[in-house]
Amino acid sequence: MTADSNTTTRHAPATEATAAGLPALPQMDSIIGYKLRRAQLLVFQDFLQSFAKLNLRPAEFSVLAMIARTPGLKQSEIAAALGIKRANFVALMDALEKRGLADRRKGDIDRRSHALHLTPEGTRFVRKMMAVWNTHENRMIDRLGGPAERDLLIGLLDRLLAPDATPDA
Amino acid sequence: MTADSNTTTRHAPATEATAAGLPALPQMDSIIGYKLRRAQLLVFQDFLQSFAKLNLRPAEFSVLAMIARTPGLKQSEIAAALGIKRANFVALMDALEKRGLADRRKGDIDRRSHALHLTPEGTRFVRKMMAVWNTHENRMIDRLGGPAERDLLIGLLDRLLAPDATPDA
DNA sequence: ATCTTATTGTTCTAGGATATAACAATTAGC
DNA sequence: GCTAATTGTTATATCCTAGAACAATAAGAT
Repeated sequence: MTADSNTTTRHAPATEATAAGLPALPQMDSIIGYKLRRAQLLVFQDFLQSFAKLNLRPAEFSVLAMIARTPGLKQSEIAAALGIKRANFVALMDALEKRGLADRRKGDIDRRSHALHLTPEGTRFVRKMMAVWNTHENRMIDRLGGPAERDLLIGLLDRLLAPDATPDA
Repeated sequence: MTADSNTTTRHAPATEATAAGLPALPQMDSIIGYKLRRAQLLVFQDFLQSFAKLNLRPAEFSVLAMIARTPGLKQSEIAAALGIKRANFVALMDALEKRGLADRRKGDIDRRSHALHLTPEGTRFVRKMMAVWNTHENRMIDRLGGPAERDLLIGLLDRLLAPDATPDA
């Protein structure tokens, strides 16, 4: 079950040079970046389906979750924490504000910054959002095998991200 | 701030309600999809830098690698194997053909399909490509801690992808 | 204080990746 | 032979990401 049962066809002799003298071609299935991309797309796909009713995308989810957890942060702080360029954050925040879920409040000390907060409706929304997210996340954890495997995966991904982690945002 | 098992699963009150009565907000850092996305972006970033000289993007790499490993496959087969819609595959293949790295040959049995092959120059290119890729992949493996951790990670990602894996393509 | 530099939010723009619909050529089923 | 399905293709729309530039504001140096 967990061996070499790959989808990727199986013509070629595998080990031998396929084209003229090509050494050891890697199987796409064993490439870190490729697997990461496929897995991420799958998880996001599940996320999008789960949140179709609430009409919420991953980026919006992450922003709401951050504001709920730490209200009052500046736009640039949240953007940086999430790895989103502040230029791209604007439209995102505009949408959340237009939906009445969050709002920007002019900073009193630094009047060019905007402190982000949930509206009362936003708070109610986040409650529903978290319920949906829980079933989504649990589905992913189930696929992995359980919480232990989840922790293991997170740990491995953290290693990848550790060194220079945030490429600035 | 190292290990620490997170509480993202079902139960777990974790912290106090942040906003008005919000239960257990998850830390973005413990969310599978979020971590996957960040890690994938980091790996792709490294990939793009590594391949800046060769002017090659991940998707093109994967196509060349597949053609090199299994020449003669149809366009739609390679596209499906890589999770690329055949509509989006056209421009990709156009570019590779324009660069003289691969070509389409009309199938003799089924004349609407195109069998994909590397050109001689494509074969030479793939050789250089694999050299670059090796140092890139080794850098990622080093970050993870070693080949054992790489295998572990791949295994965990395979679990995620296992069930319905290919969302069709 | 003033002059210069940096930060914050913003707009505009451009590239890439992904998704769907439709179409011509070809093949397969009946 | 007629109808339905497949293959490659074009066209299109959306989202995500990235970079440059700008006004308002703040911070630092003189």
